[in-house]
Amino acid sequence: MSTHLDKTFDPAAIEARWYSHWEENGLFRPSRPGAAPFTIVNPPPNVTGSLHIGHALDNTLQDIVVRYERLRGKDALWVVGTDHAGIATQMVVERNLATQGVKRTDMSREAFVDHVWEWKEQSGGTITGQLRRLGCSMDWSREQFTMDPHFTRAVVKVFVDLYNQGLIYRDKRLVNWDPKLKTAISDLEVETREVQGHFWHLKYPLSDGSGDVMVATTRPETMLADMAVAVHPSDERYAALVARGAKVRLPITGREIPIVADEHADPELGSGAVKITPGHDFNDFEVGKRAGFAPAEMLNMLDAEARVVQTADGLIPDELVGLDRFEVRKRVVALLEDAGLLEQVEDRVIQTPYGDRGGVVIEPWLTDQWYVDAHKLAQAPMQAVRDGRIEIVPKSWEKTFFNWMENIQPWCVSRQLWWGHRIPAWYGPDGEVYVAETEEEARALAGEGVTLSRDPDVLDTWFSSALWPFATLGWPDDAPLLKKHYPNDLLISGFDILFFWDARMAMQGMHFLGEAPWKRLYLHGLVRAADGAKMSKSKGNVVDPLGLIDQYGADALRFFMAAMESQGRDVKMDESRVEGYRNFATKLWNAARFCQANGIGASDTIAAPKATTAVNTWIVGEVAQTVAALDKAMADLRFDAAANTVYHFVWATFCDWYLELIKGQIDDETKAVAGWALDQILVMLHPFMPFITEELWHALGTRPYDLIVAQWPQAEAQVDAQAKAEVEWLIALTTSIRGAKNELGIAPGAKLEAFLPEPSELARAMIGSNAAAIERLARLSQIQLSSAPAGAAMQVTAGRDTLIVPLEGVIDIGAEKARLAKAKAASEKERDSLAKRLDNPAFVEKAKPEAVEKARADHAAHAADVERLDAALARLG
RNA sequence: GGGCGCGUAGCUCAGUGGUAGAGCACACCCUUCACACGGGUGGGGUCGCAAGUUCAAUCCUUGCCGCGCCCA
Repeated sequence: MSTHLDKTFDPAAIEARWYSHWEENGLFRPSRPGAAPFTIVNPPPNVTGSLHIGHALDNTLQDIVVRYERLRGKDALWVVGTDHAGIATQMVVERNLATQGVKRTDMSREAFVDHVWEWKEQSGGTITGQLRRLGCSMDWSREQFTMDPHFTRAVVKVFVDLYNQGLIYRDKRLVNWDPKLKTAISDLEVETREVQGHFWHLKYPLSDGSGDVMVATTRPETMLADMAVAVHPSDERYAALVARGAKVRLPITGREIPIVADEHADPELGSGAVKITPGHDFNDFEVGKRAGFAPAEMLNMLDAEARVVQTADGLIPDELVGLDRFEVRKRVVALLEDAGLLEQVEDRVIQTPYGDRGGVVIEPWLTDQWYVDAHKLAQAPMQAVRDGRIEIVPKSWEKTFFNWMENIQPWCVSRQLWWGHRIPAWYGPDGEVYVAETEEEARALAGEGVTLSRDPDVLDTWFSSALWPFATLGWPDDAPLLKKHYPNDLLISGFDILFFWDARMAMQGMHFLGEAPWKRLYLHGLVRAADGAKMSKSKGNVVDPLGLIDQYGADALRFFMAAMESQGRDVKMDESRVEGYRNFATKLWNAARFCQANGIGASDTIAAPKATTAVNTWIVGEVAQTVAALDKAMADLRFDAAANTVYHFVWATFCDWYLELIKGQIDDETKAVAGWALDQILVMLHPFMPFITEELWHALGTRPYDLIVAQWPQAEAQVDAQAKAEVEWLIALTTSIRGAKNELGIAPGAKLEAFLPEPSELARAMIGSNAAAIERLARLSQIQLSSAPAGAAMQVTAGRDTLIVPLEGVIDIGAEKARLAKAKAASEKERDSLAKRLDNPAFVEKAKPEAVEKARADHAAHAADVERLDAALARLG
């Protein structure tokens, strides 16, 4: 039963229909118990997010691979789900509440978390709906969420196990504190920006009044918590001061602090002396520890919102307490200036840390937090990459991966948030910590009668998403799904989350499952705006993928993403290309219409039908070559090569030549072959353009199954060299005649007669059996195998044959002469260049024999062309 | 400062140690019975610059220039 096809392809009309058909019929994961598994997990997008162009790229690539493997008969599982995205989601909900004049802290923790769940219920389906519009064939029946109960169980188990193994610990040290969000964040969540700032040179008086020490700082306000001045041990300018134990009397606070020798001080920088604030600077923290200050003794002068608090020694003047960090900076500078202690102020570009979520300057702050011993966990993944158990594609990312893993720092995983996985740790009244999967177990650990309070903090979101490749499959239970689909086959992610997510999955996967989470890790780049700039809401240059789908169709957008995805390069947005691929879809659509109108329909065989004519035999071979090239590209994860291979075959081979060649002579054999070839096209193109191909698949006939679960073509069909040569001869002849006509100003439609006095065997074969095609395409009414009559004529070539087309009275002989002279000059140039190379003894001796052979053959061919053209010119007089 | 990547036709990008490719754009022609979201033909590149290796370099090596990203 074939369906009527409209003249123009309308993507919107078919997309929704096919998607729900696939989903409702369980075709994203057909039951294939005996089949080899193929597994991908999607990078879970933020549950309350919406689809951006980066998601479109990432998910298109995954869908292409999954659909490909499904067509190849695998038990393909694409795990899908969303991430609770702690900070991001909490921020959104807080912002929503703020519009109603409500603050999070106005309500209980439970009430707030209820609000977040409500928000999740309400907006959590946005992005999953958008992934459906893109055509992604995920297993929605098993949709996951990182806060699902079974996921939480996995998170808790991992935390407890790592704690018991000594790989998670609590520590008091400086963290990156976000004063806006009032939480610690990990070092990865800090981005360094260059901002215009100042370098203040301060005069610190010596306690004994014998002089001053000059120090310089970009953060003068921290002098309120200075605990030392450091100089380099080998700096002779200060050797005497250090030796006699000289001290400094700090301005403003009057605190007396030591001068210590420490390698950290750079003698070349400023005066060589540097102020040390162990409680508010990462370098100073280390210097402070070396100078003998325990973290607990280190002075703190800021609260969670980065306002001044009194230090433990009570020396900060009351007027400064409570001021914001930037306000107190001004006040401190003013006070120092008034006291004549501000020596100099330089302008300087300062590397300043900002929180990637909150967007405010990060404050190094001394707190108790939970840390993962990332260094230990990083060893197994590094080994796996080294010995190839994990293959990183493209390979160039390996270096970055190793560089980060080798220098990995303890990972701060506690967050002072309300939304997330609560840390499974309980404290007794004395501060003793009990880590356990449940409160009952903690109580058991603590013993009778101990009052416990649970740690209020939650875990970093990435701590849970690190478990995605196995917790989604049922871990820690011994689930059959886990057995079959872990390790996953492939992970596709943007390189921007290599450290955040990929590396951490590798660490947790190897630690808890003993095997790498995936065999291959494919990293793609960013989608950039047309001018190459990074897309961002603030710049207003964001391209909405759904808008592109509305305009050009999901298939066109997907094809664009695939065609532009070459390894190791960002994708620059180019709407004209998306449009081009929409046109491509229409081209295929119309080719199918043509077939339908000519009795060409669904093939009833998977193997190529019997072909006897050159044209049919040829197209079978072309299909086989295309499948082979496509398989190779997919094996290499060369999405661009894969897309271009199909594109070229469909448009340039099938539409431009095959369909043109069969027009007017569509017999039963041709119907069978054409129908088969079109079917192969639909299957090969399906991973890239699922909607239009499924539509056409059904429009062309009654099918035993949907295209999404059809069978991938076998590349075993033979390429018949004779047929290929014959058809290529015909193509060459046609092109040659069209070009000559165009240059001589002869109407393209004019039918001419040609003479071929000395036909090659190929020519004989083609002319004998393809007169209709020759007449139709080359527009030659006849080819006489005899000498041409004398007179004006144009001369064209096909392979080794030279045809003479008499044009007495029709053409300008001068123009034909010019055309031939131009061709001759080109051939001469090539001939001479090759002759020169062949005359070089070094080339003949040292070059590869094939290269020499090819040069000889080419030289002979060009020399023959020159002779032929000479003869033609002579004939014209 | 360290690392990575990029610089090929007007634009967006492939590519190869042995005569440079695609899409779009451009020019000319074509309302040929699938398709003007089409068909045909064509113009256009010292493959960033310089040196080296090689019989041969756009491709390998080094340096330089320009652009981008990551890390410190």
